[in-house]
Amino acid sequence: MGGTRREPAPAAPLLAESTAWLLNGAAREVTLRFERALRGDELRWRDYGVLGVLEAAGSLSQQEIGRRLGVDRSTMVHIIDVLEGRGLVARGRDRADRRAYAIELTEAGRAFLRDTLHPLTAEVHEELIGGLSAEDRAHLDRILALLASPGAGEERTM
Amino acid sequence: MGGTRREPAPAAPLLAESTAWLLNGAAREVTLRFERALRGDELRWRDYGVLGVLEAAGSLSQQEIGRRLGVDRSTMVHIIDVLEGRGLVARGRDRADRRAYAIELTEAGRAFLRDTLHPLTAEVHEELIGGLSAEDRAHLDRILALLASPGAGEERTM
DNA sequence: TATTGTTATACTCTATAACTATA
DNA sequence: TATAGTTATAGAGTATAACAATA
Repeated sequence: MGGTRREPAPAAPLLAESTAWLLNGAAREVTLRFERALRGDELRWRDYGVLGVLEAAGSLSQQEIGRRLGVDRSTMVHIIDVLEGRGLVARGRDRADRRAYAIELTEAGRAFLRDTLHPLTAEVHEELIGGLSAEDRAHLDRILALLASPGAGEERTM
Repeated sequence: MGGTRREPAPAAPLLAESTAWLLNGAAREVTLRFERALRGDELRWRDYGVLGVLEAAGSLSQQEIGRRLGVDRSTMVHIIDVLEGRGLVARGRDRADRRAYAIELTEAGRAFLRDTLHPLTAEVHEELIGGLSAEDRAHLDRILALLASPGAGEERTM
C-alpha cells in the first residue's frame, strides 16, 4: 500500500503492449462477440468448429473431427450428442469400419451453416475488421496463418 | 489444418479460412507456447497477466486487478493466494480503505518479471514472429490493438 | 446501504481410465 | 492386440450468493 514504486523505464516491453497479449485480447473479443450473437441458438464456438470441419471435409469419424480440432474423443461424444440432438449432424455408420461413426451434416445442418452461421461470421467480421482496408485484411490473414500454423508440426487446437 | 485439399471456393467463406478462426488459432498457439515454456514455474498465462498489470499500474486492490483482466473478485482470491504463496506479490493494507488490500509486487516478483517472464515473452515472440519484418510486426500490432479494444465500451477480458 | 474480501457451492469444459464392440 | 465410441469420474477454472468487516 504505502510502497512508493520507482518507475524504471523497462527495457522489456510492458505486457499490455506485447503482441501475445493483444493477440489474446483480439481472439477473446472475436469469440465473445460470436457467441453472444449465437446465444439464441445456444451454440458455442466449438460447435461451429465441428460444423465447419464437416462442411470442409465431408463425413468424418468422431475421433477424426476431434483430432482436427484438438479435442479428445471422449469430449467429442458430448459435442456430437448436442449437435445430433439439434438435428444438425447425423451419426451414420461407416461401412468399412463398423466401430466408427460417419458423422455428416444433415440438410438442416447445411442450411444452418448457409443461412445463419456464415452470415453471422460475415457480420462479426464486418463489425471487427470492417474499418480495415482490403489490403490490411489480407495482410492480417497472412500473418495470422503464419502464427496459427507452427512449423514445429504441432496440432492445431481450439 | 487439413492436408492438401483443393476445393472450389464456396460463396460462403470456409470457417478454416476466416480471420476469426485464424485469430483463435494464433492466440491459442501463443498461449500454449508460453505456458509450455513456463511449465517449470507452474505459472499460467493468467498469473502473468496479474503480474503485468501490477507492474504497469503499481499497487491495486484485488477487485481492481480483476476488473482490468475481466476476472471475478472471488476468482482473484485464489489467484492472489497462489502468487502470494510464491512470494511474488504481497497483500499490503490500503490505509485509505481498510476493506481493501493493496496488492503489490514484491522484490522477488519484480525480479521474476525482469529475469524470467519478460525474456521468455521476448523469446516466444521471436519464435513466432521472428520471421516477420519490422513493418509486418508494427502492422500486426496496430491491427490487433484495434480488434482488442472494442469501440462498444466493453471490458477487456482474458 | 454499499463495497472488499472471503467462503461455499455449482456449473462448464475437459481429460484419463476402464468398458464394449469391433478390427 | 489395437482401435472407435462410450461411460464414469476427476480436475481445472470460473461464477453466483451469502457473510464479515468496513465505508
